[in-house]
Formats: sequence, C-alpha cells, structure tokens
Amino acid sequence: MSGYDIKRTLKSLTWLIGSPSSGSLYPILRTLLHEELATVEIVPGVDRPPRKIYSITDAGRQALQEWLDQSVVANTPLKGFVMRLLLADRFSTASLAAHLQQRRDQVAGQRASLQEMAVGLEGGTGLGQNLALGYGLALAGAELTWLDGALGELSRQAMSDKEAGRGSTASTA
Amino acid sequence: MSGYDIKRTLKSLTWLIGSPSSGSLYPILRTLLHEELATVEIVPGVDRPPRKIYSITDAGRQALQEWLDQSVVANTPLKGFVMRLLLADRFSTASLAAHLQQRRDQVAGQRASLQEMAVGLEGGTGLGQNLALGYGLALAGAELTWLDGALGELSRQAMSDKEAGRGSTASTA
DNA sequence: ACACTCATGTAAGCTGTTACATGATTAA
DNA sequence: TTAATCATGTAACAGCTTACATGAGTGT
Repeated sequence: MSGYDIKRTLKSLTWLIGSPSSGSLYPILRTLLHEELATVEIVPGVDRPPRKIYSITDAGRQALQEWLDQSVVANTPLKGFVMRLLLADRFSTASLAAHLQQRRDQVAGQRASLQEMAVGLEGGTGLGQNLALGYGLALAGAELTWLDGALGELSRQAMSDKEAGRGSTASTA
Repeated sequence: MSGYDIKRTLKSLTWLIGSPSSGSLYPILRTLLHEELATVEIVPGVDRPPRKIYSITDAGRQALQEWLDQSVVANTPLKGFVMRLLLADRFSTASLAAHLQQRRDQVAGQRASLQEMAVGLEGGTGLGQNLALGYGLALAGAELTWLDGALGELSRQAMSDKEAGRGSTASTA
C-alpha cells in the first residue's frame, strides 16, 4: 500500500485503534525503509500524482511476528488488543485462543475491581460515580460476553478440526 | 486532595480514563496554582511526610464548568465522555441528557459504519477483519443499550419530577 | 476562480512518559 | 539492611499533532 492508502484504511478504523496523522505516518515509513523492514516502488499514476507503494520484506514479517508474540504480557491497552485481532490470521489457533483468554482475564479483573468500588460506595453516593461505574460495568460485561463467545467458537472449531483428522497441536494450549 | 491522593484515585479508574504519571501531574498542579484555579495548604503529617492539600477556587470551579459546557461538540473520545459522566452532578438533568444523547449519536454512527464495512467484505474475508468487526459491533451495541437505558431512566425521572410539581425546565431538551 | 480529493512530505511545538533524585517511615 | 509505601518533584526524551508547503487533477 501507499502511505495515503494506509491512512485511508486506518481512518475507517479510528474508533477502534485510532489513526496516525501524516506527520507521524510518513516519517515512520521512512524509518521502515531504513531498517529494511519494507521496500518502495514508485508507481507513476496516469492522470494522478505518482504513488509510493510500500511492501513488507521478510525481515519486516519477522519483526511483525516478534511483536505479535512478544507483547502478550502486560496490561495491553484496547488498541493493542484490536490490532492483534486484526492480524489474527498470523496466529495459530492456540495462540489466538491464548490472546483472547488473556484479554478475558484482564477485563474480568477490571470488572471485579469496578464491582468492588460499587459495593464500597453503595447507596446514595454521587450520581456521577454511579453512572460511570454502571457504564464501566456494562462495557466490561459486554466485552466478556463477546470474548467467551469467541473462545467457545475457537474451541469448537479446534474440536472439529481434530475429528476431521487434521489435528495440529491446538485444542487447549 | 494532595497530588498523591489524586494519583491514587485516578489509578483505580485507569481502565476507563487512564491516569497521569507524577511527571505530568505535579507540573499541572503547579500550573493550576499559577492560574489561581487552585490553592494549597501544607499539612505537616504526624509520623509521615508533609502533604500539600489542594483546593479548587471559585475561578477553578468556573473554569471546570466552562469545560463541561463547552466541549460537548466534536468526536469526544471515550475518556472525555467518562470524565463528564463522573462529574454528572454538575449538570442539569437536561444537559446531562443532551450529553448522553450526543454520545449515543456518535456511537450509533460508528456502529453503522462498522456494519457497512462488514457488509462490504461479506463472505470469506480474513479471520482478522471479521473478528475485529464483530468485536467492535458488540462493544458499540452494548454501549448503545446502556445509553438508551440511562436516557430512559433520566426521562422517567424528569416526568416524575414534573408530576410532583417540582418541574424545572427539563424533560425533552 | 475556488475548492476539493489525491499524494507526499517538513518543522515546530505540545503532551506525556520514563527514569531519576530526595527523604522519611515501617516491615522482613 | 533491604525493600516497600508515602510524598514530592525534575530532566531528558519519545511520540504525536498541528499547521504548513508542494503540486497535479477534477468538479462547480
């Protein structure tokens, strides 16, 4: 893709992962070239400005995979989680399940601490706190539901894969 | 509160609104003093380090209210919305409802565009895109449900307030 | 003639984090 | 004595946005 294409693509996902400004995107692309994680090919456009089409190199793919494998730990912000989700194709079923499970644990923890807070200030405490807590609990609950659903589907898929004899080393991990 | 107290309080809400590091918090407090939006009182602690207790001034309260009233517009990020929610006590019922409604509109728009994308790449497109879209749709849906619930409660409350004769200029906004 | 989309980029500046410094008190 | 919590702060740096510059084509 070209820088412009990347911007356009990410823009449509702004709500989930945000999108970079040209002031950060273009310098990053130059850095990637410098580190040989990507290459460019200048395509002179007919009836339009020439475009620089970037392609990922083997080294780039490797670096990406390392990023995917590595930062499994820590309090992944939502953005990081969704980006992993978008790149789910690069995961084995097992490690995808591990990622989902990890997120599930984190969100469950957050919900638990919100619930504790709610119990702590039980009763007629400020409208604001109650609203914010209710909101947080609703979102956390919904996310847990979705994650459980996705995990369920994954394990069912792994099961049927096994039955069909194509069993890789997936299943429970 | 003291800077340390503020940090501790915000830390428990990290998931919803994030929390600042000391490197940003303390300079901000100094700025607030400079602009006379807050005052300090140094309380020498018995058996513990002395603490600087900050209090908001009238000017500070006014600036806060202006912030609350003002930034109703634009694509409020989640953080801004939750902060308003936490300070809901400072809103009239009508303007609180307006805030919720505005958020509702925004989230509805986001969900609509995600749905469009989902239809656009219908079928066997990458697992990743499907997962991320499903995730986004689930979260957006849950948020809309919560917002509708809260809006419903608010309007019911406004109705009963009116019936009880305590009718302020609330209701539909 | 004006504005808008395509397409790339630079420079200045704001905001925030990381990492450190300080210093007292309490628990292992 | 080593680490941890309480409590405040600074300095260097990383990351990102804003605003601008450039330039061609397309529509009103």
